[in-house]
Amino acid sequence: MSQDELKTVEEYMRKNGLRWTSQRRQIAREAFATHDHFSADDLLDVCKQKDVRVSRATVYRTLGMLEEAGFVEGLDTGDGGKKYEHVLGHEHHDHMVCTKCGRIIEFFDQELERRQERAASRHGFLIESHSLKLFGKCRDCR
Amino acid sequence: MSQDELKTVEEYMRKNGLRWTSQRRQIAREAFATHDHFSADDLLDVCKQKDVRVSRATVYRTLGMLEEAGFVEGLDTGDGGKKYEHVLGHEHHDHMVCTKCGRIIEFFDQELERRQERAASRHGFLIESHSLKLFGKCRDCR
DNA sequence: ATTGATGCAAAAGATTTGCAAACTG
DNA sequence: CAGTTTGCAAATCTTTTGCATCAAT
Repeated sequence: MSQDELKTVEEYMRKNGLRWTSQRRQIAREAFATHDHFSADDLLDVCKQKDVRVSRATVYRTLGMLEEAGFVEGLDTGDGGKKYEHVLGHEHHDHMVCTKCGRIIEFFDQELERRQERAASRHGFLIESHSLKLFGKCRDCR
Repeated sequence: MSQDELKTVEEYMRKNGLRWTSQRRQIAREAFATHDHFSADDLLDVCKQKDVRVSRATVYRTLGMLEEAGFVEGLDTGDGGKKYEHVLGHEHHDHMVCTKCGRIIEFFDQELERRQERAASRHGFLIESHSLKLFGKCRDCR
């Protein structure tokens, strides 16, 4: 279950003088419930279906907050949209996005990470985050 | 100069039954003139400053066209915007984006490319394009 | 002449923001 | 209670579109 994760978020909020409101709890709960990639609006829809009433603005605000705190990670889908995925219990990974069916495949390669760090330091650049996406056709669509 | 490049674009247009209009020429000319990354609106501004009259819509349409044809490449800046850079005579490279001053630094690492290919094939994924961006602080802003 | 291209302004899509009202600590 | 948050709707920002007019072939 996501009880522990929710506790962690609550703790974070409280420690930072942020309030643990019912909306924030609901949003965090949903964010951890899906093991999929979701947009702010996707999450809003799920809330509506469950008769949980939160405003669109709050979803955006809270998701932004959770992202900043590192509980979720946002990735631009390249079509002007943004998708989130929760991070707790996940190792860092990159993404392959199928340009036909929209499927998102996660992958990780330690050497990739290392080379990025190395490239950055060559330019005196300090990496805060990175985004590596491979666009193309997944096994089923190629 | 960019005469050859313009010729190449003109040729491409004609071969594809597209018309070589003064607007398209101007836009292509500007796109090749800057060796920087520019947004559609940046390019529009330059045109205005030079008293070259083109509409915003045409800039967007033409840039999209040039991108599809492979003359320019677009990259999402992560803040909802999109920047272009011309491609002719450029080798492929990735980007570091300074989150403070917006500066874009180009870099390339052959090994990075290889590992991406390898990761893709492990998942039966066929790469059509990729996007690797490092977000952080550049030398001057860190 | 045809048919594609342009410009304008309105539309769209995603996200943000101002502000009064509601709620948390 | 004081100070945050919320919800709403209006505002942004960037890009796209419909359509009448204009221009390239």
